[in-house]
Amino acid sequence: MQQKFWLMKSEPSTFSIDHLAALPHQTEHWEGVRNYQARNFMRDEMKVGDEAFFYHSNCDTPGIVGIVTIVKSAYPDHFALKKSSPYYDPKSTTENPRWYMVDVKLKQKFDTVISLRTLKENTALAKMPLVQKGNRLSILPVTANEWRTILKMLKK
DNA sequence: GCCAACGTTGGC
DNA sequence: GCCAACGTTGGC
Repeated sequence: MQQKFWLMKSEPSTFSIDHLAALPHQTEHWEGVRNYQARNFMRDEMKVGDEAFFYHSNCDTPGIVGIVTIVKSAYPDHFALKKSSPYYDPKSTTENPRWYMVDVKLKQKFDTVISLRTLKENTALAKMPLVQKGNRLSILPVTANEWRTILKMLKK
């Protein structure tokens, strides 16, 4: 099975890489994806062993802060069934779950953020939807080339 | 806090 | 099935 690469966004005020790092097994379910395209990526294409950049959005310095490994492939997001959850969706049912989540485990937390600004300056990454205007998808595929390019930016 | 871009909803 | 209205995302 070919390993794939991803980018997963989270608002650090809700769930940051430090939250993940503080957990006993540094493993957590990635709940709350409520966008069909993002869900489809998770449900249909994400496999155990895939790796993803952890991205902080909607914060002072938006950017990539580390790497997680997918340790469990998609299963129903039960937060959608829980009325008290901010992720509750009355249209999702146990028999017919509308939303899915995966489990991620922290692989590496970067010493510094690779900021969105820096990513935008790298012409090799110009095709990434992330750096393009108006992109709002919270789960994005990353090509192997883009993955390598971004990792190289760490060493500078 | 502002607002552009986008996705979803619902009336018709 | 169209599309206006609305809600959300997320950079700045």
